[in-house]
Amino acid sequence: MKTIQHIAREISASGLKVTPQRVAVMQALHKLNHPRAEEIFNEVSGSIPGLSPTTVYNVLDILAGKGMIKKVKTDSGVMRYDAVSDHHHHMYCIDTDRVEDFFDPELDMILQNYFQKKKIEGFKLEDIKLQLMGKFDESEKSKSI
Amino acid sequence: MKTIQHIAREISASGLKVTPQRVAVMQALHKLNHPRAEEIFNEVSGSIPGLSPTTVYNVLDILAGKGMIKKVKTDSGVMRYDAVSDHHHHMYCIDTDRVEDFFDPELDMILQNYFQKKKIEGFKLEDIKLQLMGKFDESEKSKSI
DNA sequence: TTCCTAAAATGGAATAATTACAAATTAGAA
DNA sequence: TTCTAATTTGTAATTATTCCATTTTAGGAA
Repeated sequence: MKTIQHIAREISASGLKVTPQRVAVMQALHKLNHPRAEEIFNEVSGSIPGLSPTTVYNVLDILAGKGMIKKVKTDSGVMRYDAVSDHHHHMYCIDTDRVEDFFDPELDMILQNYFQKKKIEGFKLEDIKLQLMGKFDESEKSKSI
Repeated sequence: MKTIQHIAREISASGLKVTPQRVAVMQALHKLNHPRAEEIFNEVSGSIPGLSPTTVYNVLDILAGKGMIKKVKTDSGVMRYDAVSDHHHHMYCIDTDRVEDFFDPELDMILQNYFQKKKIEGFKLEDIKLQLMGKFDESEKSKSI
């Protein structure tokens, strides 16, 4: 888990002012699993009384704009957020709204090689995201949020 | 372009009643490029006076549920729809909301082989969707919607 | 340390997409 | 032709999110 100091340094390094709201949102993002804005608001409200939902949306937008966090789209249409900024993909549960990160450098390499050879006409590819759709094992249920 | 008769047969084959609204929505989906519900409503309103937006949402949900069409999620958060039900992926423009289909059976085969060998612990993979993020060539601009 | 100002947070209202639901209509089987 | 479950309609409600004017604050300069 990242320390408050580490988070503060990250925010500062992105040219942003370090505010309690931003630090707390980052902490909540690390603690929760792909939370929606509302969940972050609930989590952060505890430590920051008087927090406005608008602020949460603002902070999330700004952090995402700086590449510090990622927006994750789900089929339900609600935006979810991800503190992990390293390149990765997502596993989506077909039945629930559970989302998990999926890291696979080997696969990334395969895809990179593939698209290096096979250019797409009229399109400059910059990033590939995989959406792995499926079902998590029942025994894994307890891990879901 | 599919005929009305063909569309009617498709709908019927899915165990649904053939209504003018459903046929018209399917036609609009074939005509438009990844439209949002509102665009479909505008298109279909012409041929079906008194059409309700609710009906468009209903029809889209039901057709998607039967696998006749697909829902396409965009980063803006608005749902878009796709008449093409064959397995394919999507190219997203980073700057605009343009979306295009991407077919690549060779790549699908590579991915299928890869995940046959390399199982994901605790997750039963059922489908892989690629989101290709990038930019369409300027000269291609006219094709955008 | 205090001051200053642009940046950030707040709150309440507005918006946009979508859903809920009860009533009216209709496709298509009998 | 009749009947009924399926479908459509319309209005209201909801939900996530954004807008914007005002207030507050972080952090650099004096």
